[in-house]
Amino acid sequence: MSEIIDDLIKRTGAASKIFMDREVLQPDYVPDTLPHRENEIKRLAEHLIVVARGVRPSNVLIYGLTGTGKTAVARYVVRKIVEKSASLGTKLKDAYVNTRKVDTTYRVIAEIARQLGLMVPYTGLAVSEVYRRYVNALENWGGLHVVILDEIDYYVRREGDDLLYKLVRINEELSNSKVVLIGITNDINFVENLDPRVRSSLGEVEMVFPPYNAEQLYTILKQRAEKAFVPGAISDGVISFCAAIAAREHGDARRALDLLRVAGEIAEREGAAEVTVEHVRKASVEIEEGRVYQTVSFLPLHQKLVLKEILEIVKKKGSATTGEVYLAYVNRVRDLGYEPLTQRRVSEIISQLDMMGLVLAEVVNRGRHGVTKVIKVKPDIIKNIEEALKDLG
DNA sequence: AGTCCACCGGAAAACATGGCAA
DNA sequence: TTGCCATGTTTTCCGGTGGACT
Repeated sequence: MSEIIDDLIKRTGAASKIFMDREVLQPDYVPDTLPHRENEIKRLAEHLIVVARGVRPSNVLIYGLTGTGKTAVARYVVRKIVEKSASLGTKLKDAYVNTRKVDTTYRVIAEIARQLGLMVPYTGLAVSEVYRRYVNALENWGGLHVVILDEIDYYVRREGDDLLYKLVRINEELSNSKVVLIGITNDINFVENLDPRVRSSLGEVEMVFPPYNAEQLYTILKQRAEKAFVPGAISDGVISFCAAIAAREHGDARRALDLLRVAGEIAEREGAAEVTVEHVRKASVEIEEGRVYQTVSFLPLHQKLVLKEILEIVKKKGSATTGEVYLAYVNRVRDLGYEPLTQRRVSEIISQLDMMGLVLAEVVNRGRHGVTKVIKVKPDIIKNIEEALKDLG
């Protein structure tokens, strides 16, 4: 059964005039070398290598915007050191948690414990119970646990810093084992809201990852493109065009790679022999449209209804306010025979739609006429949203 | 100078759902 | 089964806002 599929993949892959190995451009692909991050790798490795002498390294906090290689570097270095640990004669394990995907206290601690090899139920236990089990498991095992917490700014904003506080001080409870934390954050200001004790402990060692510039992005893309594309299927000019677009958007390497991959896919679909600048332009649009369509179609019913009313009003008047939207929404929902949500909730939904980038909501004070959100929609995505909203009738 | 609008947005709590342990 | 727990959504309550208007 699976042979059939494997074979199919191989044959369509082989038939491609564009791609040699598309995997190389996938977001989760970790390359063997990370260009322009040699210094960071070296520094982190030097810092962590003291585990060879059985010493616990201090915690590390890594800053940098998205797509600057923070996660890749951290995982790379930790993986290498864990691989080496056997020959170093140390007990070493690692855990990686993206606290944006795993976004509650319970799930974070459960995930850390799970990666140590502990079975933890998905729910049903108290957080403190899971924590206790984790501590016990650590003590029984008696090694050093390197825990990478990715995107912790996101987590702390949602859940506060209680868990971090516990983790930072966990070593005081441990006699037999140790824990090292590596925190990764996109937001440089986030430490300021942290409990001072957490801040000083977590930030004992700090590393900053600057964004890539166009030139560096170019080498990164070039390196991947050589593996990913059939020779001659993409020119240096096209690669540097991708790099330039991504550099304009805060030097995000992930975006640059996406762009390159989608451009390749478009070229392939069109049966072209080569990826062109035009394909890259199309890719840029397609990525954006896909994002909008996806987010809208997965929205729950009431979110969709609110969005629909916003669209109606904006099309008529150019902008809308919370009050107008709510009124229209209530009428619509009543017609459909449902119970409307409260205005408080709808206000929140509008804020969420804003955060998702579907609408632009700005809080405006109109003096005598009170405070409200003035809601607009970017004209170029209106059609897109309507398309995704079709099923509402 | 003071009023007052029309909402904002934080906090707490209710409610629903799903799961563990004993 | 019973009781406790996590999680996500929504409601209830309510203090707060800041500039147009009187």
